[in-house]
Amino acid sequence: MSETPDRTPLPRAFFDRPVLEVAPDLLGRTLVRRSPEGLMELRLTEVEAYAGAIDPGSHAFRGRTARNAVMFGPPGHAYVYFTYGMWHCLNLVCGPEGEASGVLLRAGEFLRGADHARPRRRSAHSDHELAKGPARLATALDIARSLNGTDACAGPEAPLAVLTGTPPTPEEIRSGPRTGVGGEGAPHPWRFWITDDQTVSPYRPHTPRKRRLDSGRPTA
DNA sequence: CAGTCGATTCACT
DNA sequence: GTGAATCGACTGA
Repeated sequence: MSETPDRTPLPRAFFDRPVLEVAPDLLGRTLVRRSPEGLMELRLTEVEAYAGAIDPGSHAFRGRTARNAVMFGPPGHAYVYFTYGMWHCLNLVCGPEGEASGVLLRAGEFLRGADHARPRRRSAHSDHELAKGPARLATALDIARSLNGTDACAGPEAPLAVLTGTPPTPEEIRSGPRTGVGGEGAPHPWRFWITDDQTVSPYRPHTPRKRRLDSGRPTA
């Protein structure tokens, strides 16, 4: 019954595959975050695939920009973006260089270093909520834009790395529509999670931004 | 160059 | 369940 996680780092070749293959294969892997304050390790429980230029839900859909440039680079690197004026989200670039695919890391279970995360996640009601959601995950692991472009295949001592861990059986993997993704990209069941895991975030459909109230015409 | 809104989260009713 | 927070990338003129 001993479940010793495999601490072998995933090689770049792991990420140099079709994103729909890589995404579910990341479940159960160990994300290592080495920050100045210490070491944190997370068992990945929920991810989403973004399929580059062919995917209307992807930041790369309309081509390369300053923000998404890392996605067009080699696999195995971190794509960190800033959103809603407050949050960061972490992706790992997949597929061959130039394809601009990536996997959004949406949730995980702390295996180590939760003490470092709790002060940054004061609103969490329990440790299961420390990294329950992509922006929460990034906040908990102290991940910001300074890590954009970081090579996650540079070795287990690097700021970011992914270890082999203990993947779930295929029967334990579920898939469904991506959270918060609307338009043409909405129907794709490209969100993957480990069934019955307490750290998986709730599904939420895309919510179009509420327009600021403006009658458009002053009363005559 | 101004308008729009986002791969979200939190507090509050 | 609803709405606010908050800023910068992207869009279209």
